[in-house]
Amino acid sequence: MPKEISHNIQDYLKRIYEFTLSGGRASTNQLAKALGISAASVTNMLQKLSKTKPPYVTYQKHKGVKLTKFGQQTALKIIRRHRLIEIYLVEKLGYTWDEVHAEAEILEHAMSPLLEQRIDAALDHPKFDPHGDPIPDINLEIPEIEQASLSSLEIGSKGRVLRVPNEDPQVLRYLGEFGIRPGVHIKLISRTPYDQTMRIRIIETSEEAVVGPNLGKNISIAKES
Amino acid sequence: MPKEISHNIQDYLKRIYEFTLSGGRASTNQLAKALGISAASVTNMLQKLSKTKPPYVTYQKHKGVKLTKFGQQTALKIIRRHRLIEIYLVEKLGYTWDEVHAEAEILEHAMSPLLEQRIDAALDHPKFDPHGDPIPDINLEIPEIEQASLSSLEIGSKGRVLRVPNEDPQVLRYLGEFGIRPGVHIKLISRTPYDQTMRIRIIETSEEAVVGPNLGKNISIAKES
DNA sequence: ATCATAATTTAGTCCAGCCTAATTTCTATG
DNA sequence: CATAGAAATTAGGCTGGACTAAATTATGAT
Repeated sequence: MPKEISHNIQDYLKRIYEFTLSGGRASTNQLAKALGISAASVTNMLQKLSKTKPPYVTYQKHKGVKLTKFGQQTALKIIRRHRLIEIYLVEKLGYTWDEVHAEAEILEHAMSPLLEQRIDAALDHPKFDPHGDPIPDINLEIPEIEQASLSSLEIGSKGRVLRVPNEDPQVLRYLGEFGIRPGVHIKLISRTPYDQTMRIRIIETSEEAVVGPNLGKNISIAKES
Repeated sequence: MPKEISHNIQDYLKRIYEFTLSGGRASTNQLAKALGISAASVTNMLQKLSKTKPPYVTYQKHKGVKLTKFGQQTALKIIRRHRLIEIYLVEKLGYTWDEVHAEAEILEHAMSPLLEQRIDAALDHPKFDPHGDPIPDINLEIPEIEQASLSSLEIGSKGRVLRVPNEDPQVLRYLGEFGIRPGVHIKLISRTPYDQTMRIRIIETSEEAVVGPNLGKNISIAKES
């Protein structure tokens, strides 16, 4: 009985999806912060989302929510659109890497199935967005990749950057300056013993960059020989 | 004090603009029909729109509304976006002429100034949309053209189609079949004396088409030698 | 285990925009 | 110029989705 899935609900589902990607549940506070609204409003909505037929989430008092299969499919539809838009803006309209997220956040809610299909075709059915995030295909299947964090790399070994944190323009610009972006190949040169700061070389440009342990944990890579 | 101009209000303003293009006022009923909502709701909103600071419309009981200068500028911004999107979809994403209107209706509300600018540039700052409607430029100035209706053409004389009614897909497809679209050149061959049905030749294709007086009145042309 | 603090939920409001029903005003025709 | 019917308005309500304040439950440090 989900009549017309509202713009708002789409945002909730997308956030919940992101927060539960690595298992676990999404908490009320987490969502409130991410959506910029009060925790009370979130509680309210979560209860509503757990009572639709079929329900979007399973809700347990004081324990947050998880997406149902149905909720997950719904979230993936939106995420697919989001990521297609991001790629499109970069490839076809000259956006820079750090400009696309906010724009896609809005456009994703205004995209018809036809437009989605046309954009997907115009991009030749891409599998990853400019952040390196996978794009669910038309059947909402997600291409899988063996991921590791930059922090887990051993000294002297190499990897290809898969994704970087994509929410904070500050961080994006910082990484951009050093050329650390999805697709580039890197090599870990050293790690300081005390605070775990890493020095890495970007292979394509031969430049070097310094990455702290927190940021390093949030940069995903595929290990390479 | 117009905080964030809502999606809904944008639609009202756009309709009012369209209905008052040739002078006069937009009536409550007219708007209700166009927006698919009740007349009471429209009255309500019109009163609201006339009380903002600055007001979007001037409202007189039982006499409908007119846009203020401010309301007009606001409407033109949206219309600019709408028409840019239409062109873009046709030129860059392979949409057909009759598919774009509904799509643009939604996307126009999700377009950032940056995206507007990028699309405008990608299209090389077009002056007319696929329907032949003029596109306000970045300063909201509208390119002017001497328009006449197809019905006003004299027998044997020629014109270039400027615009056709753009709301009804049925009509669009009908016209499309005969190749009657903005940009094509036509010549009026004959007009039946009794019911004013016109027979016209499309110069580009040498095809002939028949147009009734009602439709003829709603097809704009630029007269040509 | 206790208790302060953090997280969550409940209760009660508010606002935008829509609705229907009832009423009022306008207008065109006899 | 009276009046029926059309158009518009008023009154009262509803729903979605937000809010604040107050109450409750969880949690982590002593």
